[in-house]
This record gives sequence, structure tokens and C-alpha cells, in this order.
Amino acid sequence: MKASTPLYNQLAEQLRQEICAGKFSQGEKIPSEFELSSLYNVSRSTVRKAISVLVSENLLEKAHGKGTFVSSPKINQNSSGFLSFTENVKSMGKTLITKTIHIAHVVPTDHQKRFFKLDEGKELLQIERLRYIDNNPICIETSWFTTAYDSLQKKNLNGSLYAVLRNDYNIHPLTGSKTIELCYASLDEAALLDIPRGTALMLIEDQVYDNYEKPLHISKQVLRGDKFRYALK
Amino acid sequence: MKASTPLYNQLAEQLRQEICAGKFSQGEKIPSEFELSSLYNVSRSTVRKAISVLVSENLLEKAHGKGTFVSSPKINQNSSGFLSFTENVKSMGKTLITKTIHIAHVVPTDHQKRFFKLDEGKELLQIERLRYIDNNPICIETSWFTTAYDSLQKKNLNGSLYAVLRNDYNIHPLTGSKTIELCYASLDEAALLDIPRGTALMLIEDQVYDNYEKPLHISKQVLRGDKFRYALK
DNA sequence: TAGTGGTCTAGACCACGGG
DNA sequence: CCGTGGTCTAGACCACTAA
Repeated sequence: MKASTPLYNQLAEQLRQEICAGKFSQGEKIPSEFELSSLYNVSRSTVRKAISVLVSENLLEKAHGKGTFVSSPKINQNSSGFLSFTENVKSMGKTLITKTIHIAHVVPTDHQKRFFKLDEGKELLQIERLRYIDNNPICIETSWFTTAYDSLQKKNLNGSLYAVLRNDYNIHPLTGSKTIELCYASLDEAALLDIPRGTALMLIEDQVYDNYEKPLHISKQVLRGDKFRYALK
Repeated sequence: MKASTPLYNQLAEQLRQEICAGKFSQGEKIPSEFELSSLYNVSRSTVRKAISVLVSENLLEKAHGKGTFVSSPKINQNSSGFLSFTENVKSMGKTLITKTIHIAHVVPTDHQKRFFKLDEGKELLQIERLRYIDNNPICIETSWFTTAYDSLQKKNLNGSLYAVLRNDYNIHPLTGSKTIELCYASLDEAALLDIPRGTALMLIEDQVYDNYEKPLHISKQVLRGDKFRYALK
């Protein structure tokens, strides 16, 4: 356990791995601050700092006098507002089905080139998925990854993308930005969502970085506004 | 400087007041951690904790090797996503005009009663304002306060409500929740926003608490979707 | 009462920025 | 070089929870 990255970050990453690997299950208590302190031979302050990082990522929760626990419904892989759609919906007791519509290599837009810091001529992996809640099509999600993630094509993408990234790539979406605006259904979107063309929709765009602070993906979600409300904090 | 509230919170509140009172101006350097430590007779850790609170509120910014500075454009009175509309828009170089449409006492809904923990029979102060960006009506904002803020009626409400709360009441909006969804223009809304009835709009609802963790206000903003994009982080 | 997280201290050394 | 914030330690006491 030595590197140029701060001790508390190393410890945080260590715990993050263990939590995501399922070493501790939902709602389970992790060792106390004193125990972690002697386990890893670091001071209690360092342990506290590491834990505070994971708390801010919503991976852990503290309870004064009781202990520190793995966040119960494993929603929120990442900080404020960057819930995975899957977990977000599941936590409301709804049935979620995802169908992969189309996977292809595409030429990036200028905007995408900048975000991914792409060299000229490089393409992106584009994944289009349709999501149903209680059997109603509610969301068309288009995600773009660099070709480093080409092997995603062979995975089962009909669940949470973030779960696949976590389990198969050991990648954790951490930070990013999000914009929300209105749009109107195109012909294709109308057909997929089973609504009239021109119906107002919510358009949510995310730019997400991973736990190594590298660009991970861009995604665009088009959602039926009559069925969806976006909640923050 | 003694109470049951933690030292670092007392110090944070102290600094918050001084910053908002203009003791330090935009972009100005505040005393170093060592100086604050000896000024207030607390340890450097306590100073750091206090500062970290204000950094998370976007009131301060740190620069390694240089110092700690008051956030330059005094946008963001509050944490993630709770920008004041005024500052948010101004920071984009647009002209913002606000017109107060209607102020009245109203009977609270059940939802409002719960949020404000209102006794039976108590009313709320309702403030309706219309906001223009570059002379286009773009947002109808309805805010509710307890009658403790009745004197708001005598203030100039054609600017930032948060600025009035800060300067005249010494109240700082700190935390809260926000939901974003779609809605369609009612007759009144259509007239005010100069759009056809039934046009799709964004509806943003906020529930905000002040720096004493007391319910401060609820507000509902109805925004023209063709002119507005909501950005997070 | 024992064990947990919450606060606070005093002091050390490192890493960055600017003269 | 100096002064800044960043990391880290060791140890103290308090506040909360549960048996």
C-alpha cells in the first residue's frame, strides 16, 4: 500500500472494491473506524477521511453510536444526481425491462471528440436501448463509449450498464455533469415510445467520468414526461 | 463563542456572515488556515473543517499553495443544484427582469403544511413573480413562505429573493430538494408567457431549508422549455 | 456499561505557487 | 526560499445506541 495517491484515497478505493465485489452486502456493517485503523495501519483520521469519500458517493452510510453501513438499496453508484436509471427505478418497486435496439460504431460529433479527447479518425461505440417500466416503453437511451469498451457488445446489456462496468471492468462511474431540457418526439422516437410524433419529452444528457477521472461515457436519455419526474437530493 | 453546536460550525457561520456582509469581496483572499487558527483560538483541523463546509456551499474556493478565496462571481448561495435563478442567469451574461405579479395570504395544501410543520389555521405568504430574460417572459415563479416573512411584501422583490433574505434577514438558503418534470401551460400561464395554451413547459419544484435547518420556502417554477436548459454540477 | 461515530487538539512533513 | 493548503499521526474527550 504505497503510491503517490493519498493514503485515504487508496483506502477508499480498497473499500470501494470490496463493497462492489460484494464482500459486504447491503445494509451490512463494515468494521469500526478503530478496527479499520489497526487493520490497515493508518490513523483513525485517515480512515474517517476515506469513509467520508465513500459516504459522499452514497456507498456508505454512518449511524452515530451504531456503526458504518453499506448503503441499503445499492442505488447511487455515484454522487449527487447520477443515479443509475436501473437502480433508481427498481428502488420504487417497479418492473424494469431493457431491450437493446442497436449497437454500432459511429463517427463522433465535435462535442464528443472533445469530451473523450479523441484522435482524428477514431470512432465511438454507440449503444441504443429502450427501457420499459411496468411494460410501458418510457425511455430511449443512447450511450457512447470509446472503442476501448468494444467488448461491451458481447455482454448482456439488458440490465444496468453500470453493473456490467462494475463487475466486468471494475470501473465505477463517479463524477460528471447533467443537463435536463425539453424536446419533442421525432418519428422514430414516437414509434418506439408509442406516442404521437411531436409529443413533449424530457431530454437528459450525461457526461460521466470514472474512478480514474477518465472520460467514461456520454448518454442521452429521452423520457416520457407524463411518466417521469426527476428528483434531486 | 460557546454553544452546543460544534466549533467548526460556529466558525463556519461566523465566516459565512462576514463573507455575505461583504467583509471580504469577490475573489479576495481570506486569512490563511494558520492565521484563522490563532485568530479564533481553535486548532487548524477545526479551521479546515469549517472552511470545507463553506467550500461545499460554494462560498469559498481553495487553491493549493496560494490560499483560500471568496468564490468569484457570488453565484451559488447554496449547495449542488440550488442556484438562485437570478445569479444563475446573470452569470451567462443575459438581462434578467423580474416583475412581481401577485402577493397574498393563502391556505396551505397538506403537502405545504407538512413541510412547514404548520399549526391548523395558519396561512402562508404566496409570492408570484414573472421573469424575463432579454425581455422574453420565460418563467413564472410561485414561492411560499410562512407568515414570519410577511415583511417581504414591503421589500423590493424585483431582484433576487435570496439577496433580500441574505441582506435583510441574514438568512442563507442551504439545503433542500428539487424535482423536475413536464407540464402543460394553463390558460393563465399561456397568457403570461405569451405562448399557446397547452405548450409543454418545465416544472421545477424546490423545497429549501435555511442555515438553521428550518423550512424556508417552497417554490414552483414554470419555465419555457424552448428557452431553458437545466444544468447540474 | 461498552462500543460506536463526532469533535478537537498539537504537531509533523509534503506539495504547490510565486518571488 | 517562504507561505500556502494537503496529508497524516496519536491521543483525548464527548454523544449516541444498545444490551
